[in-house]
Amino acid sequence: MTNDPSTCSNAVLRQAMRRIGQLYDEALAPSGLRATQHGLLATVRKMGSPTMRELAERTVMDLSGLSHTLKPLTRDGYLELVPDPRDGRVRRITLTEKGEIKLGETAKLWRGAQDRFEAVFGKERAVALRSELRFLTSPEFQDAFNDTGAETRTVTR
Amino acid sequence: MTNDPSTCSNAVLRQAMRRIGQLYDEALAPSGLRATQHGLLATVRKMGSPTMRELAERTVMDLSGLSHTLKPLTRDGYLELVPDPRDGRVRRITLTEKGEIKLGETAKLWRGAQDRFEAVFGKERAVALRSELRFLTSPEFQDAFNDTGAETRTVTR
DNA sequence: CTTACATAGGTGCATATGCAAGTTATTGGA
DNA sequence: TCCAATAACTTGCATATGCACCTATGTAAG
Repeated sequence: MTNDPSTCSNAVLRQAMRRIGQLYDEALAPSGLRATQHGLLATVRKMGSPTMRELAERTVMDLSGLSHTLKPLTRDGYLELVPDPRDGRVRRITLTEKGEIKLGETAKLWRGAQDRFEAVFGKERAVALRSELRFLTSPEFQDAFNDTGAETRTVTR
Repeated sequence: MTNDPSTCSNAVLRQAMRRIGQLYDEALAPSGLRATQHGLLATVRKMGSPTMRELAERTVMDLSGLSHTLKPLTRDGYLELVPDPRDGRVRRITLTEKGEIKLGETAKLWRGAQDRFEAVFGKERAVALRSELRFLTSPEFQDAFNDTGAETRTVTR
């Protein structure tokens, strides 16, 4: 079968994401945060006070998707959207004190999952895998993908 | 920063999934199917008439999640849930004729995305990546992950 | 200034998924 | 035969996300 779904890069990626997501979610469960939420808070902390767009780009998310996803986090007081005084259109995302405290709580939990991941999968191997995955999210890859065989497709974007 | 979110295996996996999902979705758009839906239909065809549980395991999905995800596909007539005469609890998922026709339609589209993926990423490299991702979904990995450092955590499952 | 356009976000709608609970059908004993 | 433990689903609720569309704001031309 040339169209064997078991060779579909997208399907395999999704399956791995489901499993790993489950494992990280389970590890973070005691904190009440999902792995995705923890990732967002940690990324905001690292970036300072990014705008919606900046955070969306960094996380490879759709701007509107991010808008939805942030709702539970702002509702629970971990993040706040502050209007930028320079540009009335911009909202800067800031980590609240409650958010920082929560991140302090999750540090050990996340670290535990991360360490177990590397212990089981292998440190070097994990680094290599993340490197490959990061390449997939690079604009070079996206552009090359969209250009390849473009003649036979309708040009988008 | 030891807790740099850019090194989170889960986060990086999710980001890659979003991007690749977007690319495959775009490629399949003319058919009206999402990449996930196409994957499900193709998997059902390959498996014959799997039960919910069998399909859930194969796709690394939660049984209830699968139940939800199948709704649009049964609603649109691509799949049908047939009660198993042997066991009243079981529902066998069958691809309808409409589903087969649709899969015929998507064959070229999916193939195009898959080929472009391998052309850009590299055939060998793609095979290797999928192999690594498949390992992450294996029960061996899951068990090892859950056992590692289990002493310090509440035993689950 | 005023208009045309580009930017940053927000909303509605729809799919994708997982967990906790509830329902129904099986099955392994006592 | 009847019950307790299981197994296979379904449903309600909540988060995760993307697309199309709408609004407000900023900006470059005229």
